[in-house]
Amino acid sequence: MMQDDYPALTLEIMDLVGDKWTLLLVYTLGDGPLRFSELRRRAMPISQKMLAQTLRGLERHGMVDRTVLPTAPPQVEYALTDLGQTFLSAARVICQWTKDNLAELQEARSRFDAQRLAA
Amino acid sequence: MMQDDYPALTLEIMDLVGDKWTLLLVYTLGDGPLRFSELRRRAMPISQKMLAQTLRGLERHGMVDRTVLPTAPPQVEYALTDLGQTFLSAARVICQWTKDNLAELQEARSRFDAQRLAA
DNA sequence: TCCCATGGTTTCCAAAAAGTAACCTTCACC
DNA sequence: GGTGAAGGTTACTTTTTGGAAACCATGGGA
Repeated sequence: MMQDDYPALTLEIMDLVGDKWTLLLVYTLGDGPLRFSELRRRAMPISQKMLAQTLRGLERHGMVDRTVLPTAPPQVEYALTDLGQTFLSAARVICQWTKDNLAELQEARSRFDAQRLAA
Repeated sequence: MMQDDYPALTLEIMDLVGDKWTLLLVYTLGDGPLRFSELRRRAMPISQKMLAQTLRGLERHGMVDRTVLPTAPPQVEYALTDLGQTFLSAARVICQWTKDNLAELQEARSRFDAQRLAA
């Protein structure tokens, strides 16, 4: 594995998940396919606009499938693709790291902020 | 491992690395400690302002150590802390995933964009 | 006929992020 | 006393992002 490739890949990662909602939606869809409105309820307080926009991005990258159900009124179901599933597995590693180190992160922040305030 | 905790953790992750330069700097510092100007050269085209700002953020979260060397003029060395190192290890998993799936991501994008253009 | 739900899009606005360029401080050296 | 390097900070501007609210298309049911 060539370490040299990583810096360039970070740009791709930021394009993929470097916004406010993408990661949250991927995790939410990790529980199974959801319709637009149910997804919105679970990912609150996301706005309708940002939900639509973020889902387009995920669809565009092949991480999410969009299926229109033949109901009336038509319902739309969103589901992780296989690619989306493997991404979720990888993302869980970062999430687990964050969980394991949450206390240390918060302490570091407090220490740093306190020292800034003193100066 | 409770899946339910993940959505909340995504917020913390975005606070940590949800900007344009943090991830790139962490990877660049993965090669070893670097001084401000050398770090800037390697992470180009980052501006002086964003480099300083992003390093403050990393220092604040305890991911990076800042050491002023007793030289004239004083030089400043930045290095990943132990916490930063473990974070890098976790982040590499996402990077490897991106590398492994780069072609598929790009194809998905092309397909999606072509279809939008046709409409 | 009008209303409602679903799943959006559009418009307009405010806030946040990032880029550019100028400026600053300290010390060594000439 | 002027210059230059290192490592920043500040002020100003532009770009990007996100939120609120209004609007829209479809079709079923009262």
